[in-house]
Amino acid sequence: MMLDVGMESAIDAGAAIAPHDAPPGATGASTLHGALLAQLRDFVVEGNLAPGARVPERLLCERFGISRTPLREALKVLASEGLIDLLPNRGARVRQLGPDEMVALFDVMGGLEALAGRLACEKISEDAYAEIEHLHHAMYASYLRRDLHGYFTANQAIHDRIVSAADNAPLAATYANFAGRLRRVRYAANLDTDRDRWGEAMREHEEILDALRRRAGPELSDILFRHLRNKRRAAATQETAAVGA
Amino acid sequence: MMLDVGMESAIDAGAAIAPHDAPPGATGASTLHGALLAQLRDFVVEGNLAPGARVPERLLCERFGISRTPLREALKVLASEGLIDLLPNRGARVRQLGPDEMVALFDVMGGLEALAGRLACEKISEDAYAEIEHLHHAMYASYLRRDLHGYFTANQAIHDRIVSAADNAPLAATYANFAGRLRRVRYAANLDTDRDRWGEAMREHEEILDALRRRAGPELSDILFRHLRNKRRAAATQETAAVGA
DNA sequence: TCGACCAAAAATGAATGCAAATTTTTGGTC
DNA sequence: GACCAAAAATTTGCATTCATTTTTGGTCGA
Repeated sequence: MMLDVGMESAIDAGAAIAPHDAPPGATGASTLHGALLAQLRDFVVEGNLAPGARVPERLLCERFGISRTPLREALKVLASEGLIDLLPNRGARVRQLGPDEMVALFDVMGGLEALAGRLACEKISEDAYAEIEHLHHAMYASYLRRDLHGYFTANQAIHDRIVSAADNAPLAATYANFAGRLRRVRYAANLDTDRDRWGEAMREHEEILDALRRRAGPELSDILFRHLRNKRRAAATQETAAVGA
Repeated sequence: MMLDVGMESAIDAGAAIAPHDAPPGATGASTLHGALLAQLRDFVVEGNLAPGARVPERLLCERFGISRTPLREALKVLASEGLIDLLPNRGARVRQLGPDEMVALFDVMGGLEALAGRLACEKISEDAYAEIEHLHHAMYASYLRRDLHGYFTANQAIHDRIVSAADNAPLAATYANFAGRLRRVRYAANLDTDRDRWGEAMREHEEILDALRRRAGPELSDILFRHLRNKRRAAATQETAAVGA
C-alpha cells in the first residue's frame, strides 16, 4: 500500500498550489516569505513530515535557514489552506485526514472539476481540445498495455488541462489547494488490483472526451462529478482495506 | 448606487468566513492572532478600508492595539484568502475587483452552490427541507409586496441553508471565502430597478425549491449554476452602468 | 511499582530592534 | 512655475528578545 505513484488530477508538483490568483505585483519568490511559503508547502505536501506529529519551529528554522518570524507567518498561511493544524500554544502538526474528511474533500474536488468542465466547454479553443484528445489517446494506449504510470501521467494532464481551459484563476487556485490537501491520499495505486475500476474509469473518460468535443457543458459537468465520485469510492475502499490490514 | 442592502448567498456577517473547516483544537479566539484575524477580516470585508489604498501597518496596529508581529501574520493569511494584496516592500492594499475577476468569482460561487445543491439533495433531512420551504414562502411574500430587504434576507438564508445541508465543512469554508471576496460587490441593489430580473429570480427559486423537494440533485445543481449566472449578468450590468455614470 | 506533585527545560506567542527598501520632502535648476 | 535630483523620513522585512504556557524529568509518598 501507499505506492508513490502520483495522483490523478493533481497539479504539477513543481508549480505548487499558488497562494491565490496572481496578485498583480507577484507574491511569489521575490520576498523571503514568499519563497519560504512555497518551499514549506511543498515540504508538507510531499509528505516529508509525519502526519499528526509535532513539528517544532526550531527544526524548521534550521531546515530552511531562517528565523522564526517568517516561518510562523508561513505556518499561519498553511493552516488557513488546511494543510496543517495549529493548536494554540501547542505548535503545528500536519493535518491528518479522517475518512469523513477525505470524503468531503473528494466531493469538493468533484464539484470543482464539474465546474471546470462546464466552463471549459464555453471557452476552450480547438487547439486546446486537440491536445486533450491527444492525451486521451495516449492514456488509452497506456491502459491497453497496462502501463499504470503512463496512464496516470496522461490522466492527470487531462484533468489539469480541463481546469486550465476553464480560464478562471480563482478556480485554478482553489483546485490546486484541494489537490494538495488530498495529495497524501495516494488513492490511485489501487487500479493495479481493481481492474474493474480501471475499465470503468477508462469508459468514463471516453464520455468526458465526447462531451467536451460536443462542448456539452452541463453534461460534461455531470459526468465529471460522477467520475470523481467513483474514484472516491475506489479510494475509500482502498483506505478501508489499508486500515483493515 | 452602492446601496448597503446586504448580499444574497453571503454568510452571516458575524460568523465570518471561518479560516477553514474546524481544526480540532479550534484556531478561533483563544489566541490573539486568531481573534485579530477574525476582526481584521471583518474589518476588510465590511468595507472599512478604501479598496486599492495603502494600509500602513502602524495604523492597523494602533487601531487594534497590538504589535506588528501578529498583525503581519494576519495580513499574510488574508492575502492567501484573496481579500488583500501584499506587494513586496510596499505593504498591503485591499484587493480591487476588476470586471473579469468579478465574473470569475461569480462562476466559482455558482459552481460551489451547484455542488452544495447536489449534496444537499443527498443528505438533507425532512425538517431542514421544511425550513427552506418556509423561507421560500416568506421570500415570495416579500416579493409580492416589493419588500426588498425582506426578500434578500430570506434569499440569503435559503442559500445558506442549502450550503449547510450539504454538510461538508471544506465546502462551507470555501463558500464563505468566496462570499467574502464578493462582499464588496453590492450587486443586489439593482433588483430595485430591474423588475424583470426580480421576477426571473423568483421563478428560478420556484424551480430550486421544486428540485430540492424531489431531491433531484443533478437537476438542482444545474438550476443553481444558471441562477448564479443570471445573477452575475445582472450584477455586471449594474457594474457597467455604475462605471458609466 | 505506580501515581501525584513539583521544578527545570523547552516551546510558543507577542513585542521590540535593526537594516534595507520605499516614499516623501527638500533644494536647486531650467 | 514646472521639472529633476538628493536627502530625510517612513515603512517594510526579518532577527532578536521577553513573557507565558506547555512539556519533561525527577522525587516523594501511598
